[in-house]
Amino acid sequence: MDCNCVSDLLLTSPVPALWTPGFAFPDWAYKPESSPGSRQIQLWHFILELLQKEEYQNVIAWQGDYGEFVIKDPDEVARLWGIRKCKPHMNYDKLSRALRYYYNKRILHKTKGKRFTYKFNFSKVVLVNYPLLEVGGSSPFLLAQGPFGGGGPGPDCAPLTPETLQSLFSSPRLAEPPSRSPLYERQPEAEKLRLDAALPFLGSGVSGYSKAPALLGPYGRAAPFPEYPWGWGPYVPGALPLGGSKLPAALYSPHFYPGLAQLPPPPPPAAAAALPPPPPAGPERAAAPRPAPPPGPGPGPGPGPGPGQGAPPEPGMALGGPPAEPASDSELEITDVSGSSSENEAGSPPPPPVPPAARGRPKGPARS
DNA sequence: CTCGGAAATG
DNA sequence: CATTTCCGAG
Repeated sequence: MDCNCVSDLLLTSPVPALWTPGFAFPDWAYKPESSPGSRQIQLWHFILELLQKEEYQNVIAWQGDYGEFVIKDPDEVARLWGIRKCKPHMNYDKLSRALRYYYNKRILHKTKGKRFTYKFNFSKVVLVNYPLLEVGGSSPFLLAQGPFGGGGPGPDCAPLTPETLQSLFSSPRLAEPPSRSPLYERQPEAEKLRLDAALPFLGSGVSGYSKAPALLGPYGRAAPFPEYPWGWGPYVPGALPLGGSKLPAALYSPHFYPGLAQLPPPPPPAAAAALPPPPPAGPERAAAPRPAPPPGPGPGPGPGPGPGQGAPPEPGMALGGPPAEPASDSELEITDVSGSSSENEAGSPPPPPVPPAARGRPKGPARS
């Protein structure tokens, strides 16, 4: 019976409409195709979710390059994950095993040298437009399939609220539920209308510049990836040419933010015009047995002065990309070039959001 | 700590 | 199929 698993995760915040940028992933990301309303959350989804909330900054946070994140409190993360999956005996060891499985799937990478540091392979991840902001409704495009439906709301064991999922990957149903088939069967070619953008980056250190997210000031945590102008060419060939999911060539993501409204291709007319107020972010964690991370007064990591994104991405980002990676499991890919060496921002160690005073980190043996 | 093989599970 | 669990090796 019951596992009293309180899903303390997302439902903590009301999840206003204004969430973080809409991150979306390719089909393979959430492969619910087979399971209609019950798609268990995947670990990496969960991680992303955590990363998205400041509440968990003490537990996990973006650090380093684009998709790099550090698990500050493996225990807590494991616990949360356990809660989400109703696995009381979960611990970092197990969780990490699952994470390791991602290596082969190429969803994650391990940043060697750094304890608990992994990196998302966004090379495969597709950034989609973000959830329309009702406040401005500036996004003409965007949409996403609307899988929600009716189908089965009960995702996890815990009484998850729709808003929870809605926060991230689920699907911004703002498109409209017109003719939703019982089982959203994704039309092969129809490709819904989701404008996806393939982020070919991944070169990571290559550019070696910028890194800190701070995308949404007021919001706090955004993934450190999309802060660049759309310098990527028209979608990189071989970016995600998996034999299974074929993405339309029209991948471009209008990732404009009010703050970054200075993007080159600014389609949104009233983009900056509408910037909803920041969420209060006060009440969180309703039923957490182990409230570990004090919300903290909010050192204000996010809103920071911004990394002055004046610097455009490396022009020559050679993402040559693996022209083809059919079924080879070879890990060629561009892997983190920097990673190999240590992915260190040598030379650009700006203001790393690495809160030193972490607190309770018993494990901090003399790191050097 | 990190890496994976292997068996088991829903 | 995606973990979960267990575990030996490095």
